[in-house]
Amino acid sequence: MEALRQNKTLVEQAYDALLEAICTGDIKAGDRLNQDELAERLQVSRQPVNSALSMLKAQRFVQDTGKRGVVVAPIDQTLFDSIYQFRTVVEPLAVRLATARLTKEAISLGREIIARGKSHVQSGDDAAALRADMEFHNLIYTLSGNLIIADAMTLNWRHLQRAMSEVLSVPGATLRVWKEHDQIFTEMVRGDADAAANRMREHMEHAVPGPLLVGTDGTDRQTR
Amino acid sequence: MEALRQNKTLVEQAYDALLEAICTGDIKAGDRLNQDELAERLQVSRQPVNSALSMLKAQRFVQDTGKRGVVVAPIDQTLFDSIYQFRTVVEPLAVRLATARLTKEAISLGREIIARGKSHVQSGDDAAALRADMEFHNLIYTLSGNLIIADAMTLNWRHLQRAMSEVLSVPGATLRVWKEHDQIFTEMVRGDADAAANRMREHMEHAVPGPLLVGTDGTDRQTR
DNA sequence: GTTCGAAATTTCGTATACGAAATACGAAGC
DNA sequence: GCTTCGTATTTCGTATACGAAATTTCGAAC
Repeated sequence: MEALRQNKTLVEQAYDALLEAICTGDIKAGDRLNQDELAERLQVSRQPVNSALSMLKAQRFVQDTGKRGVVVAPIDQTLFDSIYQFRTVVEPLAVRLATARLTKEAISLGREIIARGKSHVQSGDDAAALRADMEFHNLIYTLSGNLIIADAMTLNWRHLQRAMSEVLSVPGATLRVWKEHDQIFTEMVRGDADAAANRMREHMEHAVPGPLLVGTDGTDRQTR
Repeated sequence: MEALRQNKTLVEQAYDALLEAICTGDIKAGDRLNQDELAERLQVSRQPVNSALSMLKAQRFVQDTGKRGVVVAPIDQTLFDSIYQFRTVVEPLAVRLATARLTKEAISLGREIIARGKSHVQSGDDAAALRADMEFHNLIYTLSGNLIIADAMTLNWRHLQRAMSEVLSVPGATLRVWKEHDQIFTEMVRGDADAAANRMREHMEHAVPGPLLVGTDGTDRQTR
């Protein structure tokens, strides 16, 4: 018999709560974050809130205003583009690595997620479809065994989630996306890492979104 | 006219100081970090130290021991491998993006770094050669205009720096490395993004290091 | 009515204080 | 002498306290 230690610290809990509130749009871009108010709301002192804000700042979820306090970072087309450029190469790598490490349990889980995703699209539940989308990609990151990919992409999905909650476009909610997931996974199960990675590359090329916001010009679009 | 605000907070200063100490090997893997002692050493209270440690924990530089306090994370072959796998795809992307955004100033700077790197290798100053290596790659990240790449790679170089300080192998200190840098940069200046990216891919394949530590088996080597 | 400036207030960064949990130490029992 | 249990000490997480800096308020001068 072992372990039991679980109790996350208040700093971690505050971090989780704030990140969740920011990503769901509960707190919106540009909103000022008052430490006293947050502490009150979370029923803790300002100290853990302050620590959590430092971490969120380092991860670009909030930013200094130059004057007093921090605000929730504005939705940034540049950051969004960066993430998609990034995924274009990282997702295929993740698939390649994951293919070699597939387990029976992972195969069942993957198939289950795909089935669930398809049904959410068909029933029109966009939010659930997006969650399943993230779950599918997350499974691949985890299977890849690459810590850097998993860490980086966990944060990136949070940024994407935030952008989507604000802009209300859900690119994951089409049947084609899930057909592509299915094809990728099938190649993985077959053990063909190259084919799976290629399918993922195509999937990423299809997924490149248009500009999020009106008024931003479309410079710096994908090189190829 | 605006700005001027610079004064980093004590949290940021503590973070910087601790990260530097960890990466240079001033504090070694496995060392226990006592908040009182660190606070004393940095001449601040425990509060900023505590915040900084939370951030370092999130970035895998330190970890919980399960009991009291945190220790400097052990050098982890898995993390090291993850970074190299990651770079294999991210560095070529960065080069591709950077090529389209080269400026006159950047070209001068790049040439200067390459000249400096070569001379450091020839004079046998490994530490300076490694710094120049990092500077060269950093220039490319910055030029790429991709925030995610720059952020992720900044942390990754810190991890690499730490591993190298501990293990005393400096793979960046050969003349071949700098010849390759030169070739990559020449293609970039010529404006041939594909060629530059290909050369970078080859550069990364050459750079894959052997196991850091005796006793770790060499599973999961590069797929191709 | 508008503008300027000083006092009052807010709010942050950081130090200090405090309680709880874990380790270290020492005495009692085998 | 070795183990075991209880107490002292350390050390962490978190709350509270305090000073400084920025903002807001409000009244006086134009």
